[in-house]
Amino acid sequence: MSHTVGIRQAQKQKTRQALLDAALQLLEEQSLSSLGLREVTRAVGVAPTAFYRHFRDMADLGVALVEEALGSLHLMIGEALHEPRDDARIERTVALVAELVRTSPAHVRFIARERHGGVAAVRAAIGEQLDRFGDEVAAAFAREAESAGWSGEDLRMLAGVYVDHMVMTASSLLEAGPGGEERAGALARRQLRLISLGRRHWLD
Amino acid sequence: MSHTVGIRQAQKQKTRQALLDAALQLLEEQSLSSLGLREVTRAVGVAPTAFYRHFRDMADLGVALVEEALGSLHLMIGEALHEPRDDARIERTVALVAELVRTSPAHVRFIARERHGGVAAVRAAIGEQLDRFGDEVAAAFAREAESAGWSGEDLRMLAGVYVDHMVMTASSLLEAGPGGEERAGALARRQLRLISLGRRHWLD
DNA sequence: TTGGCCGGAGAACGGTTGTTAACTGAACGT
DNA sequence: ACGTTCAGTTAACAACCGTTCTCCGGCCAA
Repeated sequence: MSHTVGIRQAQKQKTRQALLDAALQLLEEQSLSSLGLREVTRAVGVAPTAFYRHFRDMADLGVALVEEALGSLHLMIGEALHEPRDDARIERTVALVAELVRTSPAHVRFIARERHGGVAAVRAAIGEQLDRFGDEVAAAFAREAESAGWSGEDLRMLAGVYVDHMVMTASSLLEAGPGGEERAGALARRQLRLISLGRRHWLD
Repeated sequence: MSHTVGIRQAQKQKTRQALLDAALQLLEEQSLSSLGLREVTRAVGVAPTAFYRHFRDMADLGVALVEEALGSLHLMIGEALHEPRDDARIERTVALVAELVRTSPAHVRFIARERHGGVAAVRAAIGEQLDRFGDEVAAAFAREAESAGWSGEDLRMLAGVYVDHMVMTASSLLEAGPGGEERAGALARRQLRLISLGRRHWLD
């Protein structure tokens, strides 16, 4: 493969990652459309012009951040939904989101903030990823016995509700901050129970 | 009252409103934290320093926009929920949101964008308004016969789901653009039906 | 070992930003 | 009628922005 691991490439990836990390940190207190190129390079400790060696502009860096935040999540989500019992699945789903918020809060904040943010390319990238999540969740649901008789459209709707709820839960867990997590988690579990009840009686 | 309607005050309110309008329009393609003071005054046609006669800074203007967008909505929302039959209430709720998006899309976009945006004061103002909506919806639900046996916490949870869903619906109606509104509206109605089903079987 | 490649540095550019101060003139209270 | 208030103007400030061009020096393939 073109997986060259020369000293050259390694150093380049290193500063590229440093740029992404610095941007992510700076984005905790502002939004992407106000983040300056010089601001990021200054935080890393490189010349402003070095930025262009890695990204065309800030929108480009934003899209890369979307991939970094959401790209590696597709495996975990299907796994959590594999749980057969309703309450256990709810528990695992909320736990998954909670751990995500705990381990990488800045990524979560970035997604929540830029999902409807001012940079079109980033909005589109996030929407695309969330759509993929929706499709995968719908596929997971389709494999369950409880989904017998459901139309594809209804299944996709339900999956969308789940995905939207996960994003919302992540955001509220973030806002809750330390101490309020348990309360926010309990609320999210109750909401998921409500949705599960609706699902169970959908075909009545 | 201190409701002075002199020529002086009238002109001041006029340019203040012009600033708000210009800002709202500029915010369709960027977010508040990147909107410049000079940018707004230039669009209105006044000197940059005139801005300070009306707002302390951009965050201040943002909070005023929140009030303008959400302040006059409290009446309408209770009215829509007054509908007794489930499907009729769903219909009215979605219709209310759809009309709101049709008549003032820029306000809706602003709220969706800045709800998790980069300006703390504006985030707080939006959160406060949405909390008020939640309380009012919960109070409306509490008056219904179907809510017998519900705990206050559960009712507030349900109300929160409704409010969050309305915001989400507004946002997706906006993204759908002309032509896709009917599809987005149908999806929103289905989602509300799911929630209503969950509500009906909550105490089973 | 040589010669090209290329990530990064440096300097400079035109333009924009928020904020300050002093000033103007029309609406205002008396 | 007269002095005051005050929304808006003008001018200037230092700081910052994105982008271009030129140059340096270490990696790398031959």
